[in-house]
Amino acid sequence: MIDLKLLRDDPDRARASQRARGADPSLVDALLAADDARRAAVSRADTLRAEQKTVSKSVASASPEERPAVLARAKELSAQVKDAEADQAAADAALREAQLAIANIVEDGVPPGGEDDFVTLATVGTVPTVDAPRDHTEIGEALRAIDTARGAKVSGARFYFLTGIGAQLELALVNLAMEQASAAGFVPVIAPALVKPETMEGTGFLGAHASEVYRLADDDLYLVGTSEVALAGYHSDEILDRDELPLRYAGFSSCFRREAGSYGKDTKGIIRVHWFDKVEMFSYVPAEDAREEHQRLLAWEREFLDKLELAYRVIDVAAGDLGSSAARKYDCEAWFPSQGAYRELTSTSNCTTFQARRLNIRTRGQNGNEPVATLNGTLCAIARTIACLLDHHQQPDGSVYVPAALRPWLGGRELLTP
RNA sequence: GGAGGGCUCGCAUAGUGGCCUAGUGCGGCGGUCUUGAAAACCGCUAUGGCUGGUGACAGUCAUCGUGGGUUCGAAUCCCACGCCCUCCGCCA
Repeated sequence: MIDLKLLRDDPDRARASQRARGADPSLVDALLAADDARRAAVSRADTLRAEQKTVSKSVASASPEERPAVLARAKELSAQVKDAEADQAAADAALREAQLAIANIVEDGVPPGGEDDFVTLATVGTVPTVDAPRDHTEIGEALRAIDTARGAKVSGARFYFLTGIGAQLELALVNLAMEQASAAGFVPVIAPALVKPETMEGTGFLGAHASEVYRLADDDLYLVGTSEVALAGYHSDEILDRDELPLRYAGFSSCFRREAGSYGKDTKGIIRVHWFDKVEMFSYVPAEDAREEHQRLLAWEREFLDKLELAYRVIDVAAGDLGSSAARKYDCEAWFPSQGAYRELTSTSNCTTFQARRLNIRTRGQNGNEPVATLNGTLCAIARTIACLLDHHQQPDGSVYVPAALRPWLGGRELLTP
């Protein structure tokens, strides 16, 4: 939800931002008009309510002679108030709709364009040269670490079992991620994977991404696509002490995605699946600190990838490819030898106050209570990371090199062999 | 799944149709007194919208779990839902 004051102060910037995303800039004007209409409706209803209050009070003290007249006037006002309140409710709903239709204002410096127009900010590590590389599915099967055939038998396409060393790899990654997060001051959290509609809507996942989300119709609950949802909802409708900011949480949960629009993409293996586990970083900071926090989240993501000894690049995602809550997004993409390509492993978004407005998360500022900024960043999306580790660290003899940082959780093993 | 009880200002509680412009206690903040502290006493004490003001602020409307309804008037009466607690059943 966008800051209306900001919008009024600089509607041109908001229009430009919409254009950069490839969205309709006239939504800005529609929103301003809806806001004006609402103000008018509210003020009309307020005036009528005040008058009704006065008249109603005088009913009890009216003399028997004047009573019928006062009562008649009160009834008349009562009807008018009802009308005015209906108008107000309609205006409120229209404003909300206009607000939900508009995406966050893009941060200055975000590259223009669409999916292919990202800017590479950094390239890290040496891309491994592998002759006739095998993909992670093949390696995972040989190691008896990944079982996609039985995943399909039991649950369907895009499901998998992690077995043996595969299961151990997941636990090792979770431990490594949580250890790093705790050391950096994050509060470790095991978060629910099922949330109420309000929570899902507040985090902005029922807009453009609605078809990506699993819904349990019988119980009116949603399966989260990321623990960001639960971590953002965690402090909804709260006023946070300025002194306790920044609040940083590292959430572990299963994530569920319908992958509705991705037929044919990454159908093999566990790069794109309906369910995976993930450790996610989530920060609540004062609005003015959001940009700096975003850089910190990116740095923590890079630290983790460095520990895994992966070659990767950092990209600045273009405006047209941003989620509606994000003002800016950086992705870290690691090298997959079997694909000869960088693939997204982590992603961090600065949602500024956009998400906090919807979820009503504030802190006491100089001008009263003001929304905080929320930011999220992947620390480790397990399935895809395992896929990358197997692919990236494969050896000519069919074994897989284990990065030093993971060894303490894998019994000191330096190589995984079939 | 069944049966009960509850949801009021940060916390605890009062409040069965107009005197509620929601009282009281605790906590918190400020002050008086004191060498300092405690105690005592005095004052303040939420959120959102709208209007006015550069501003501290002032005025006004709304908010007693949520949404409807009855009524001139609802914390209070009626209906539905949500959440919490207790007990029973089932269960990792």
